[in-house]
Amino acid sequence: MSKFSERVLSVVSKIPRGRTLTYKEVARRAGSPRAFRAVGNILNSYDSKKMKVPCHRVIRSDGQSGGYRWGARKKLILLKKERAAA
DNA sequence: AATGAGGCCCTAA
DNA sequence: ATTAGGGCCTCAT
Repeated sequence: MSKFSERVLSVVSKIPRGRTLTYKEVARRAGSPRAFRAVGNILNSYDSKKMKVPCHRVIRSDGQSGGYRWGARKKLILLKKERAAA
């Protein structure tokens, strides 16, 4: 658990419902604007294993939902639902 | 505008 | 300690 990972998890946890941030944004807030790659990796491992973080609210800068540990489809559904509920 | 190839940052083995 | 992988991003064609 590096400082960066903590930061990333913290930032992602602070993402309000119905709001989505890009990996780039998260990485930037985490302190490493070029670590967007690591962000995905961290969310993939840590979130699914121990920490409960709305990693599905993190999407690509292209507007695509990107991938998802539990299935990219699920991510899209979650995002749509949250967006509607927001 | 869309597609292809390259590179940086992190974690896990 | 090094190698490989990844939910990516950006530049070039």
